[in-house]
Amino acid sequence: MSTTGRRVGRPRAQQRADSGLSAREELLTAAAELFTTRGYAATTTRAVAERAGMRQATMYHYVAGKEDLLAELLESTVTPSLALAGKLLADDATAAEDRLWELCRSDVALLCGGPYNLGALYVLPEVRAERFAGFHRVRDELKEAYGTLLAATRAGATLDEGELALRTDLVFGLIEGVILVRRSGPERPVAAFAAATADAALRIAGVRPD
Amino acid sequence: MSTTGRRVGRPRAQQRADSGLSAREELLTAAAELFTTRGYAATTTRAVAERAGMRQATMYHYVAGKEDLLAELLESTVTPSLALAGKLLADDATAAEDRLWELCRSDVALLCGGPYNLGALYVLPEVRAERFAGFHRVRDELKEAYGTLLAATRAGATLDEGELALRTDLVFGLIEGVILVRRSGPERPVAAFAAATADAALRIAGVRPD
DNA sequence: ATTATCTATAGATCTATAGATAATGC
DNA sequence: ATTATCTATAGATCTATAGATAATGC
Repeated sequence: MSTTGRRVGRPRAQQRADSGLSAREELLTAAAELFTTRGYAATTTRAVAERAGMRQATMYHYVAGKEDLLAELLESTVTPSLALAGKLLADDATAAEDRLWELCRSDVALLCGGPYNLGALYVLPEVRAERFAGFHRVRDELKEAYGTLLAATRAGATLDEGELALRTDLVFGLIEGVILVRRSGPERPVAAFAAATADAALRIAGVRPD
Repeated sequence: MSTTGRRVGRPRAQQRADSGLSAREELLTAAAELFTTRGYAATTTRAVAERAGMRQATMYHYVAGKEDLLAELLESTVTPSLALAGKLLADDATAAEDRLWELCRSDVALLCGGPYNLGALYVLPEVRAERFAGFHRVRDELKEAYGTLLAATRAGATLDEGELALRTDLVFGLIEGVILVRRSGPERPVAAFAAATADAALRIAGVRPD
């Protein structure tokens, strides 16, 4: 129990209020902030550990290194979207247009709603390494869900394969691009922005009659 | 003259065919490749210099350091777009819709047509530093040109300020996002892709009657 | 006894400077 | 004499491990 300050093990050099998070979660939070604001490679293990309230060497008790943290952060941003995509794909009572719209909206809301711009981590060149194959797998699955929903729309059913792939790329590009570019205007309410982006996505897809 | 192999100064340790580029240009090319494939912070001065055909220390004869190279690369991607934007803004013989389309198209073509994905450098967290204010200035100017052209369209003239800013963000987000996401599909012909993206941009902007 | 943390540090970098060297130019 | 390069290296990191220490648990 972490209710009292009494915990097993040597006390930390720098005491501070119990955040309620586990040490690993504190490390992930610190890494999210530092990776997105200072850059991944520019962030040292010391910086992460110290921001999480422990000494540099202690970090290795919880994670194998910086890459570990990045991999977990990346996957954690896609997993909720993917779960929603699964639900939407199964829901055949709702029009495909509406399901695609909802997927776009919630993707933007999720990534723009968080305290850090984790979407910016997607485009790190480092992320291409084999080490992050797990992330790429789930992200490709998510993109496939976009494609499947697009194909299931009334207009989508009339498109050939190449045209479908192109529109999927454009829609996906808009969603991720908007997440990246959003830094420029964080003053707009997230909910309205997410809905507007979903509208735009359907217009791009050429899938809405209006 | 660099026509013969005879050049002033101590010969390089590793001789190789004259690329026709100046030493500084060779460094920029090397940096472009390494920054976009391995990441900025992960690229060492040694890696850049060696790929440009010289020893690490020699690099300092031409540039002050890595930041110098990044700053120049960044600005060099925006400058041609900005020049075109200037021309388009002045051209009042052409409909604003067509000028906006052309700006979108050529932006995508320029960035996707190059050998490296320089657009990916835009979102480096490092780029937020004061050091790169020059880049941010020209990029903001470019975005403003998008806004001005959008406002000059028939549909744009009816929008209030907030709605105009939103649509500008969406269009700009699409263009930059597509450039970033494009890595996934570099097999598509650039020209067609650029035109399709420009079409999508006008649909997003809600500016085309179709 | 177990655990979470600490301090200390070896080994491996990486950057940027100092000073030497090997060409051409005059 | 001028120039472009080289080699060598000081100083400043940064990562990851070894081993000590200070809590609680039994």
